[in-house]
Amino acid sequence: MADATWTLASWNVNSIKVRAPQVADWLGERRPDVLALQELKVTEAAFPREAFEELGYRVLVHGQKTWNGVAILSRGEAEEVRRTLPGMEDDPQARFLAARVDGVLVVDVYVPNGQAVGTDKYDYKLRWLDALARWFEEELDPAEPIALLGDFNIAPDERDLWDPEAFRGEVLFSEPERAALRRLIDWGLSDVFRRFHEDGGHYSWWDYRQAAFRRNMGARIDLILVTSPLLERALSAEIDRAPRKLPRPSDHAPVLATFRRP
DNA sequence: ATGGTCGTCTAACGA
Repeated sequence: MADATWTLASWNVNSIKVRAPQVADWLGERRPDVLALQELKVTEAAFPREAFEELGYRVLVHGQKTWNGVAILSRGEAEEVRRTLPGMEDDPQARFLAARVDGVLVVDVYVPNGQAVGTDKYDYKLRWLDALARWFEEELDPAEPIALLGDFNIAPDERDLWDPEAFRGEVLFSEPERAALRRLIDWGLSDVFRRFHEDGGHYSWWDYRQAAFRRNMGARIDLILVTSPLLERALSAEIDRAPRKLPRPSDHAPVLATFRRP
């Protein structure tokens, strides 16, 4: 059936082995055209692809054992574009997957968490973000329909954190990370959620500890960034908190954006 | 109170 709308979604599932039934249920309910997954924590061979293929989704996986891992599920045909960032081909961490779906370049990212400012992991996060921005600047065109989505592990501004003063200068909200995100925005990407919602208090991640979800102590770090050909077609954006309320949830909620069909 | 909770594997470590 030729739907008039086209929906992109992103979800950090924190283990696809644990979360596959929840993801399959959610796909059956919401039927996004594309779902970008992060934190699979499985190899490509161990990815439970049948659960999603039965629902009519094609499956592209860039996985690894134990950590990281990203996948793109799509109702339409997906042509893999690349699975490593230029300049980071030797990086063993599976955090990147780009594919063309329905004429849109879909770039799924699991940006390094960074642990804490000043650590080796933080330096790796900044290097990884620099390589990502450089790829966009040197090889891509903001006049093309491109969606960069996933877990950025960066809160764009004060509205995106439950306690911005506690996080100022810390990982998720330090100035170099925010500058790296602004560099992508300045290249020609827009945060679709902010096209439709201007107020704070909308989060996509809540720590498992301290009853953080119940108290809405969270951060909006899962983003859908799009170039202007897609932004002009945007109809709505949403964070779906329902799966976060289920037993054994991921610590992240899925985020969605709907467009007139490209 | 410098913790708490998950998921990886079954001891710490990453988030």
